[in-house]
Amino acid sequence: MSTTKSIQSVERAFSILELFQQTGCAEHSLKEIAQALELNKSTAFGLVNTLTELGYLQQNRENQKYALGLRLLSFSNTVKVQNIIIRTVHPYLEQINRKYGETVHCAVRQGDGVIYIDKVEATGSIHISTQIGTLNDLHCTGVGKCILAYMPPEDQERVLNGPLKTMTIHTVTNAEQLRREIETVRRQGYATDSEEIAIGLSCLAVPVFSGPDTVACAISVSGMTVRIQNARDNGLLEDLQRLAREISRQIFGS
Amino acid sequence: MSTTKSIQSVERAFSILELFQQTGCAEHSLKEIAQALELNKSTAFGLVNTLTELGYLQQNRENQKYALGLRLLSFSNTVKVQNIIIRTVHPYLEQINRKYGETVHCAVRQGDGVIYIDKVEATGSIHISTQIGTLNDLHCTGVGKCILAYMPPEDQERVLNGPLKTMTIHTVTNAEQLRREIETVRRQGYATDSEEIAIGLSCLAVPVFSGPDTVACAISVSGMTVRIQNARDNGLLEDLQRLAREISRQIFGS
DNA sequence: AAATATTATTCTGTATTACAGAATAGAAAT
DNA sequence: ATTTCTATTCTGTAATACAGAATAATATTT
Repeated sequence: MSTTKSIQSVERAFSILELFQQTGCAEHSLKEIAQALELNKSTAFGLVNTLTELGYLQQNRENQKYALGLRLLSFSNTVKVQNIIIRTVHPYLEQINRKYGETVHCAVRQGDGVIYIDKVEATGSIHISTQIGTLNDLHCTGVGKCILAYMPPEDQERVLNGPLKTMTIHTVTNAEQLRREIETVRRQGYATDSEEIAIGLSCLAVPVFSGPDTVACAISVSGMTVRIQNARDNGLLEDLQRLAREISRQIFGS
Repeated sequence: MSTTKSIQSVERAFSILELFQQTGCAEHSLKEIAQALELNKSTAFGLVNTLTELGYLQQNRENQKYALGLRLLSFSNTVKVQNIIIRTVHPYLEQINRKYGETVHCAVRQGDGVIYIDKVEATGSIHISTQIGTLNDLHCTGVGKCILAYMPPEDQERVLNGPLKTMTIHTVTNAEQLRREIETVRRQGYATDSEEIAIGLSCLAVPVFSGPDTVACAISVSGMTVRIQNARDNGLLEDLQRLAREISRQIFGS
């Protein structure tokens, strides 16, 4: 929307921080940072130095490399406290997790993707490595389909006609097929992900409405395909739908 | 240390984000932001706009006000995954929490303060509202005293002679008295906080060493004074000290 | 142990950019 | 309908962030 020019040094500062997420590597030398972002070494130094002084990066005395600073932790704390959706939804996620023992997520729309904003992980040994706060695709996740199904038509079309990344052989990458599936989601009031993001992994998701045809967030339960099927046999869908109505009422009072 | 000049717009951008933590208010108008940081409105707009486009702020369509963006959540996730101390210490915190039912913290030094980097909260109803990632004082917390006790002498003196904020009537605000207490901490191998930060609240903390006389982090258990006393009667101190040695060995191999 | 390579950090002039102030648009209140 | 807010956009300029060169500090090789 806003056509105003972004402030270069701020963009660059954050892209340095984001670099640590992308690479998964905990430490980077100044040189690596400069190369990865195609910055002049001294330019990179200025940014890195500023971030270090602010506590958002820290330098390892041993090898001089930089790592993410612990002060970044403060933000997630504040975000969680201040975000009414996270505050309200969390106990419900725990409730579902207690009953079915699977991983439960809450996600919201961010641009043309979803961000998982909260989770309660399965007690079992199998890990689903979702990253809270990172952007995920709409077309191959249960929560994504819930959100996509109620997006404004023009946004929806842009996503449908945009690139639909193939994650597994079950990923729906055809616009027409996805359009039909989204209609089904609207009709049924829930979305599924049947091994579309990873083989063996399925998920069941419901939208939480803030008003007619407007989705505030989506809640999903994911786990091994057979276990999700079991959970559905034991009333998971009904529980999720009841929950979604309850949350809706609690936050948006309708 | 570094005398290099920080990049102004990066500093300002972060001070905008930090504003939301200080005030505790979830939403701020552009005007409020500009006033709070004494920035020209259009300067503030440029920064706010950049942060919004990056997803670190979000604008409420209704009232045009700004709030922290959910993308900030992604950092704490990465920090936790990448930080070896948090990864290693967390299960031990849970272990202590299970045994004694009190709130357990892990903190590290940051400049002349401490940052709580992880916690497991008491199961009971009483909340100790520690903010993960935020800077706290050294002189009035158990973890702080553990860290202060093993700081390089010049740093220690700077803190001792600096302002020592009064939190309760029990807070040690006299440099000489604090110096003596710190000696005791070194001799005994643990630190206490007896209602020095809040009336009714006590804490027991131990340092985790990364080498001789070098503290990597500190671990504390806090709760209502009588309950902490009970826990000590049941072996809390010994458990903490064993834990600290164990963690030390596991991370720093000695 | 000396020499070389590599990397972080400082210095400096300048082109660029972020800034402040004024102007505009848009909403809310009167 | 008028006024009073506040958020945005526009624009010239002063200030800043930038790039490149120089230096310091470390590691590596000979």
